[in-house]
Amino acid sequence: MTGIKDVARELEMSTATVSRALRGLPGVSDETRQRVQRTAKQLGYVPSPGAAGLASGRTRTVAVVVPFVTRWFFASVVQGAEEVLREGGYDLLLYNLAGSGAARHRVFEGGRLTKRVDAVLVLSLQPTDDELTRLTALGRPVTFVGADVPGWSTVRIDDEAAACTATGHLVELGHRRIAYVGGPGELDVTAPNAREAGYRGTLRSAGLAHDPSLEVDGGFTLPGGIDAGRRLLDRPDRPTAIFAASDEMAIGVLRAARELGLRVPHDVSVVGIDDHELAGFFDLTTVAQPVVEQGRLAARLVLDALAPGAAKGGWHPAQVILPTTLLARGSTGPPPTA
Amino acid sequence: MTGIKDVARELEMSTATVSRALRGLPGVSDETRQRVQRTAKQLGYVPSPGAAGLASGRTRTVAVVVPFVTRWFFASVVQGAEEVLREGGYDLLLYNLAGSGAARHRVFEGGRLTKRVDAVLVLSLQPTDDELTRLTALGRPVTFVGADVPGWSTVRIDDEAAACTATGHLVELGHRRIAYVGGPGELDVTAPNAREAGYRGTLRSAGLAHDPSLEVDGGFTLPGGIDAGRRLLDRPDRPTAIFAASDEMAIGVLRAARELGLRVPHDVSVVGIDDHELAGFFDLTTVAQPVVEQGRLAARLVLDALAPGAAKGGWHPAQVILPTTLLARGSTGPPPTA
DNA sequence: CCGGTTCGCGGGAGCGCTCCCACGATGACG
DNA sequence: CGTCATCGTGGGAGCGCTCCCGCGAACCGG
Repeated sequence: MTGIKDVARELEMSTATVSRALRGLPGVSDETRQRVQRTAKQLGYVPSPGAAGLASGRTRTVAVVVPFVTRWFFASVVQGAEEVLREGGYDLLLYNLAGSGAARHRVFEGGRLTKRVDAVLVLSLQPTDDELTRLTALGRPVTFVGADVPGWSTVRIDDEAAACTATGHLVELGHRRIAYVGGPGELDVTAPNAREAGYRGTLRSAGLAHDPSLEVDGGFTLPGGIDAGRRLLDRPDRPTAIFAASDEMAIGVLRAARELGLRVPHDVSVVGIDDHELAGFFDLTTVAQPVVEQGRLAARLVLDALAPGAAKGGWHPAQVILPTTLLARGSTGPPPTA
Repeated sequence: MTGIKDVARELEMSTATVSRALRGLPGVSDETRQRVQRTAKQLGYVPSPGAAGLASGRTRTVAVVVPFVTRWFFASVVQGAEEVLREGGYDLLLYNLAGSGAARHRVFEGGRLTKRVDAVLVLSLQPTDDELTRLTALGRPVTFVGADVPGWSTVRIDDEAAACTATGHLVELGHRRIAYVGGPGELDVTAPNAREAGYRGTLRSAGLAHDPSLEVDGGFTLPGGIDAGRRLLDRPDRPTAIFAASDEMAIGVLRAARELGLRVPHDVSVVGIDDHELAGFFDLTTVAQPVVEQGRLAARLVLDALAPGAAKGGWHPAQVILPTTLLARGSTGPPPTA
């Protein structure tokens, strides 16, 4: 296995120069640099990230902690992050929390990340105090996606505002009995609370009564949405509109409506959040959020923080809030004129 | 940052013993081992994988190369692999090929993986000769998922057989004009060819005419499936049944059928492959394959190959072919009795 | 009682880089 | 013409581990 030393010997120069030349550092004449690059390629030299990491303290690797890789939303964020990280010469270490319940604990605990990565991306998790302590102890840039963590770098949408947009859309259409499908979901993810708050706030400011029985748990999954939809729609005083806190649940609600022979939007309107890849397919009205872009941005944020000079150059955590847009499709309309 | 040396000094023993004790190697008395473990934890010692890798040549990291993380199938395989790898103490380095077209080339080229990972998992890609050469040059265990690569470890289903099952199901129901929605898809993925072969073979052995105009490209995506469905169903001599080589495309076909006012399965039957998480939702008949399990198995395979003693202990590549099952749901039935 | 194992442990040489410091050569400047 | 930056380069000490080898003590059988 040819190393930097072999290249140096071949060229009769020091390993220091070879290292500098190969990494594009200043202090090397153009001619030398080119000779080094040529010989390195010729000898089939491949740098050893492990050794470089040992010596420099930088691993050129970023950890991405994700609740459920299999969910479209998270997978898309990961895709965006991977894109930017690889572009920037960083590797992406994936930590999936689904499956074993202890996984979440294990990732943050015991400093498993400590000497392994230069930065961490945490997706949609509301970190516990303990986790924040450990992340602080890491002493490395951390960016949260889809969570509001004061004092830390975050990339997200305004979940409450998005919920307001969705609910407001229904209010404007004339609905007065609007149900909410949300729920905590499995891991402690951030969005639910904010979206619920947006829903309630909008009802209040519209002067509509808040009926707790119209708030049901959909577990943020499609089957959960079906269940929730059935419960809400299979009752005499059923709502005329349903706001589901995620498109997956909204699609479930659509399904439930169809099962019960209700026409959408004639009998019941449904709106979601996300603009899931299938939302258009189901003609679902939704509040779209940029997904891949959040991953890209978050990656860019940690890359900036990692850039030479960021530490001294007065780098500080950034809060990026991306805009959302109402996509009014066919699943919403005025309430039935009973 | 406390290292192994600090632990050794604290206990007044050699770093060698500490290392052995911490890694569970033999040659350490139980008492010593316990003392070491206690002190290590107490000092907050965290091992440095980089240093360990440098010294041992093993990085305890596995690369997973995936065409599109955002696709349910691949995300699920990744999930399965992650589970097993983490369990085995390995990290998972994710390489997503979607997005930039050069990504695929870049991963295998230039030995980027060479000193970075102990093993590689390649999902659903049909490797080129060049890629195989490079993977061989790696000198590390490689396992392919969803591809048939003679001489290498593979975990997959029998795609041709699965296609036969699907097509055969339609034949048995009495269909005689059966269309196929497939196509190469974006990256050079394995499954398409085998599934097409299964479709054709079944037609042939059933003595049915092979009509090339009934084979259309669905690009292995949902929109592609809609398109394909429209083209097939919006013609006078439309088929009475459609076999789509993936559930995503099959769902698209269902959509196209509904658009055209055709009832499923009364007017047209549709069958897919995968048992996608939404297949049940759409009441789609499909040939189910274990997805997460393929990821788990592949991970287990490389872990076995990596296990101490595997190299000398006569380890050799394994071909695992997992069974598929026909899930006859509501999207298939006898042909219309025109 | 003695030679040979076995067991537990220590010493220390790397692994392949990075980075600090030093050094000579060159050019600018008063 | 001497002084002092500046530039390109070399030397070499680590980074934090692993692993080979060696050593003494305990043990065991004849």
